[in-house]
Amino acid sequence: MVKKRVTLKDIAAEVGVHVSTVSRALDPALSDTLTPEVVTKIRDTADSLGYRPNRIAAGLRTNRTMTVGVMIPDITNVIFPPILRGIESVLEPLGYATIIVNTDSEAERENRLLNVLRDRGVDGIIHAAVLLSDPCITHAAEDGVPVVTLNRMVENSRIPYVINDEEAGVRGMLQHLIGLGHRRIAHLAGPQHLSTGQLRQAAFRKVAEELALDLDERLIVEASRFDEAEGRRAATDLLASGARFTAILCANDRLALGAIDGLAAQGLACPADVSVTGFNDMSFLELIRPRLTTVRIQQYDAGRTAADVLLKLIAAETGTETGAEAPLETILPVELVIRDSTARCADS
Amino acid sequence: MVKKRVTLKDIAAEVGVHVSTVSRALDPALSDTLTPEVVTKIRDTADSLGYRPNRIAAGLRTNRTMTVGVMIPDITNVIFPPILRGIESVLEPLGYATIIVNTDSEAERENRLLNVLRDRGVDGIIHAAVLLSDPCITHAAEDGVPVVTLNRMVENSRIPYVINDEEAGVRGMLQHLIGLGHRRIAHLAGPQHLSTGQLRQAAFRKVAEELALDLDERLIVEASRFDEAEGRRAATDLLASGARFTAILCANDRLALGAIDGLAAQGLACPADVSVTGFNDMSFLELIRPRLTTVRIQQYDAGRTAADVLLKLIAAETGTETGAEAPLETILPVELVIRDSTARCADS
DNA sequence: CCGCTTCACGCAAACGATTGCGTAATGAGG
DNA sequence: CCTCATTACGCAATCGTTTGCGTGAAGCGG
Repeated sequence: MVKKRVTLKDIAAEVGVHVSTVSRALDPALSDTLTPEVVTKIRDTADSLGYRPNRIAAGLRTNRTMTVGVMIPDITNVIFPPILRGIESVLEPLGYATIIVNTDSEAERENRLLNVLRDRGVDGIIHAAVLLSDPCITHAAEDGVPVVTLNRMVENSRIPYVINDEEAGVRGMLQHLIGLGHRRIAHLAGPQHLSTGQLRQAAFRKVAEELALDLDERLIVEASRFDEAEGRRAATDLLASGARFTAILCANDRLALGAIDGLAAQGLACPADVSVTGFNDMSFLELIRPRLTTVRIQQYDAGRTAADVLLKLIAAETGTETGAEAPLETILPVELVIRDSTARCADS
Repeated sequence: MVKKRVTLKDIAAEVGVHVSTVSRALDPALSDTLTPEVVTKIRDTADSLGYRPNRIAAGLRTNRTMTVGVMIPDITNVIFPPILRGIESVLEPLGYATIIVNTDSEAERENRLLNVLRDRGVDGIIHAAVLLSDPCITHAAEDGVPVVTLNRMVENSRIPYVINDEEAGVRGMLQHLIGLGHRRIAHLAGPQHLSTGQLRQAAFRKVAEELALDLDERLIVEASRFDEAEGRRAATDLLASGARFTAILCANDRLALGAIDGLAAQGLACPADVSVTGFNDMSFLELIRPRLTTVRIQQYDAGRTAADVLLKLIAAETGTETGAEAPLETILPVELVIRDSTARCADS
């Protein structure tokens, strides 16, 4: 039933040469040490027999599997699929396969899945975490496995990271709101144990001061999750605090959608009464009314870039000195997307 | 720099036994052929040294890699991530890793990626295609690679498939609409080269006849893609045809959203003037107004089921006769989700 | 005390590809 | 005609595990 795979030995027997000769003939880098006739003869019979190299066997010998691991919190989170396609767009044409694992942001799972990847001898790992603390990936890096992190950095390590320019996004958004006459701007922050939640709040505080906004502590509320329910809850709390505001800069799109809902429940319309902004520009956002003004994160490009960096690390690891060193830090630009959820401040 | 991995040989040297003994001690199925003391001694030093089995080497010997391939058209299509989590929920606890590839529904890519999977010796493949015709996966199946298809079946083959009960979904939806007094119901069909597009249209025709609806050919229009723009276009065409209708059953959610938009552009409100229904119940749907009445496909369960079937195939392949034969056909139930886009027929 | 079985472990050959090294054969130069 | 370099390929070890088979020792019954 199970057809046996064609191996180098089969080709060698067919052509009448040694398997090592076949191996060399099939390797473009080595085939020029052989007689051209032999090479063509071998190659012809190779694909007439339908030969496919066994990467398992090659991997055992060479310690390279042409497989990389990608660790993400949860593939059903809409921000990750574009990242994965970006990674794939770089790696797949080079013959790499990617093993994707979902950590659910649980340390125990992360450890287990890291082993799943290492046991399979992946050539490198792209780690798109959201938690601020997860030490186990550093172990892998210390053991010599090429690692790149995405969306966050590991402090005090030499692990290259690719992040988005969150601060530029916050700045652009605040400038946009100020341009519309808003002065009292609230921040609906994300969970502070997540890197984006923390980074964006820090950026908000910094830029708000820079731009000389009235920074009232009551205007900063934290959500405990990045979802609509928490957005609604936080917006309601914000109103209950009694602090005046005419706009809310939310740490992500889902919080913003929930906030708009919460405001509506209290009789406040967006954008007529309050302007609300999101972050990420997730898919399907343009179908939801009011169409959200947000900061577009280039997820696809982030994936591409992370893959590029990883390739450089792998090249360095294998001694293939290409000259191009892997950059420790890559900060990707973000883009302001102005839609319908922001309007001129009614109070001004 | 690169820390050498601990191998069986290292453990053997440490304990003072042969590597084969170590191999057996570490295999729960074989460890009872050894002296208990030796087994514990070996296991203790194994994890004191931090031993991790090299699956590459084991795979070369055993032809099992504990890795499965998953082929999908496009991970950024929101229906696939839940499927993948479903697959993972079954396979990951058993120690399997999954290599996910995106075919973009291109035959050439599919062929290439199939080789990527086979070269890495995957133990099985789950193939979640949408195209009606893609022969290359059958080659793999014929070569003895366990294959399960999801969302579609390959005719005239022994390849097990897992599909959703599209017909029950269409029937439930039509009965719902009829219950609301609708009689002239249009069908906005999906692309007919895609399995769901074709299956749902066939079901619509069959059930409409069953339920004695006025089946006007002008009431069936086909979209060339599953997106909002085509939904809008098709709805506009439907109106232009002059055929009367009070409801539209759409072949998927995105078409329905586009259709509602197209109707609105012509001054027709949903559900006041026309009821519109979707299919799939994709994520974020409940955030879009009007909240769409739709048929929920259990994507997660579909993934789980496909993985279960694949495991049975793999068990059969390896001679591990567990008694449970892999079913050729699995039809999963669907669920009617009634929201706000359907209302009592105004004409009745 | 001998011969048998049983037990517990070692030996070595796979698995398929890669690669350093060895070595025939060829050619050229003196 | 001999020497030596070069070319073109073969030999065999290697990667880490698995596994059929062999074997020494222990145990046991007669």
